[in-house]
Order: sequence, then C-alpha cells, then structure tokens
Amino acid sequence: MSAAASVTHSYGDTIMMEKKEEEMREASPFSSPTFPISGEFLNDDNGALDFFELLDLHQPSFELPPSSDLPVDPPPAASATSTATASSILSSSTEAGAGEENKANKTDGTSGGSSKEGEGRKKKKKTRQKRAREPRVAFKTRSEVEHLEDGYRWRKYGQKAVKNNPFPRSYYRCTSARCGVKKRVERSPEDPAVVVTTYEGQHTHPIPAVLRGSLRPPTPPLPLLLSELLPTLGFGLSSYLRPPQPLDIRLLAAPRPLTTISATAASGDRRSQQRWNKPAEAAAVTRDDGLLQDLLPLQIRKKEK
DNA sequence: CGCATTTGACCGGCGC
DNA sequence: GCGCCGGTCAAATGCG
Ligand SMILES: [Zn+2]
Repeated sequence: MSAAASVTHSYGDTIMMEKKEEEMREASPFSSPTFPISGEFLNDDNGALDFFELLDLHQPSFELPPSSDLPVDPPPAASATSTATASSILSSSTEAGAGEENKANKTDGTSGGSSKEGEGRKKKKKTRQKRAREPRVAFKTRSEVEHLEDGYRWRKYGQKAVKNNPFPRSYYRCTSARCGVKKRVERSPEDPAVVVTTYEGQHTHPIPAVLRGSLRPPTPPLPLLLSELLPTLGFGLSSYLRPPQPLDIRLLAAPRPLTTISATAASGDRRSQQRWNKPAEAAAVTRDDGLLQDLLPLQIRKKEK
C-alpha cells in the first residue's frame, strides 16, 4: 500500500532538483548540515544478494539466523545535532509493505510508442556473460549532495528510476581503462538526506592522485578498521572499501560525526548481518583534515558556473 | 577537440 | 508468453 509516488513532495522538491542544487546551496548553506557517515557492507558470495532488495522486499525482518553468532548492536540512533534530522542512521526498516506498484509513467518505451528509428542495435557479445557476482559494498551517508568524493574517477553511464523510490538511481563506472568497478548512487526513499553508495568490484589501479595539490594519504582509513571485523564474515573486503566523503562545504562544520557500520554477508544459504557503531574518532574514517579543504575550491568553482 | 553527462532504447531475468 | 524491472548501451549534447 502506500502511494509511494506521493512521497515525492515534501523532500522531493529539495532533492529532486538536480541542477537546482547549486541554487539551493547558496540559498541555504547551513539549513541542513550534511554529515556522515554510515556505512553498510554487504557481500554476496555467489547469490547476488542485495541489501536493497532485502530491505525492499523482505522488510526489516532480515533472514538473520537465530543463532546470531554475531552480537547485533542496535544502533543507539545517531543523536544528530539539533538542526539536523536526527534519525537513526541505520534505517534498515524501510518501506513497510512495499508491495504496491504505482504505475505512473514509464520512461521505457517497451510498450506503446514502439517506433524505433534506426535499426536493430549492434549485436553485442554473443556470450552474455553473467558477470561474476562480485561483492557489493554499500555506504550510507548523510549528505545533500549526491557527489561523494571517494578518490576515483567515475563516468556516469545510466540513470534509472527504481520502484518504491521517488529518487532515481545513478550508475557509474570507473574511468580507468582496465578497471571495471561500478558504483551506483541513490537516495533513500524515506530519508532523502541519506545517500546510499554501492560499490561493486575491486579497483585494479591505485587511486588517481588527482585532487590537485594536496592528495590524500595512501593509507585508506577504513580498511584498517574492517580488516578486523570482516574475517568474521569470511571474506576479505578490506580491499574494496573506501568510504565516500560528502563533498560539501557544510560538512566541514561537522566536527565529529557518528559512524555507523553495518555489514550484511551472504554465504550460500546463510546470511549474517553485522552492525557496528563506533564513534568516528575510533574509526578514524573522518580524517578529512586538509582533504576537504582542497576540495572546497574545486566545488565552489563548479558551483559558480 | 576530447571527454563527461544526458537520455531514450534495448536487453535479460523473473513473476504472473 | 507477456509485462514488469533493473541494468546497460550508445547517440546526442554539453562543457572546458
Ligand atoms: Zn577503478
């Protein structure tokens, strides 16, 4: 039930505007402080398990094994500052009863106008390989802006509207020649302030030391932390991890954001979910230091245009 | 002029 | 078998 479409209003205005962001930023620089961070990690062994799908389809009731070898700590709810929307970052409980489908407008011209001008598209690879089910890692970040800087260069190759989510999902691919890492970005249907970034694959190259002038330290912040946690799950994620950082001016205002890490692992039939709540300091993820400062000018410059 | 984004079409899987 | 849906391609467009 629930006409998901109508959800669009209130927040929709704020978020929906893609280009309008710029204006919005200038207009309300501090109205909604964006701050990180919440990360969710999930791994599909071979079944391609999406936590999104889990959320959407299975609802909050995860397939958690009763044994729950891992102590699941209920997030104390991110006690966000007063100004911000203090909501539990780990909002696993998404749409309840999301089974309704509101068919409003389909961009896809499957039916209806089937007037294709050109001709059949080129025959792509005959053997349509199903792509190795690479582990997927999802990060949840509170941010107004969708562009979260993670140090890599991405090329957008698609944008699609997903069901039960008024916000479109964007598909990116790493621009490096050999690197086939993909990433998709979307906003949480319930909390437009939350941006979920899902990475898929592993980079086969070092981080482009771009970002003019100052570059980030070669030591990835998060991996260290996870390296101790992941072994429990039975896979090495440390290689993939790279928490996106909201590239936002206002972000700087946030001193010590709360970091919530959640992991969902799927091994064959079993699924185990883990959640960690740690202060940012402990995670040391928030070593924004001078990095953001460097990015600032870059952002501003863009905004200007 | 090169490259990133935009955007509609197409495709393959899955459920009815 | 058809239609829904998520995912990808590629031509066109925009931007520096
Ligand atoms: Zn890459």
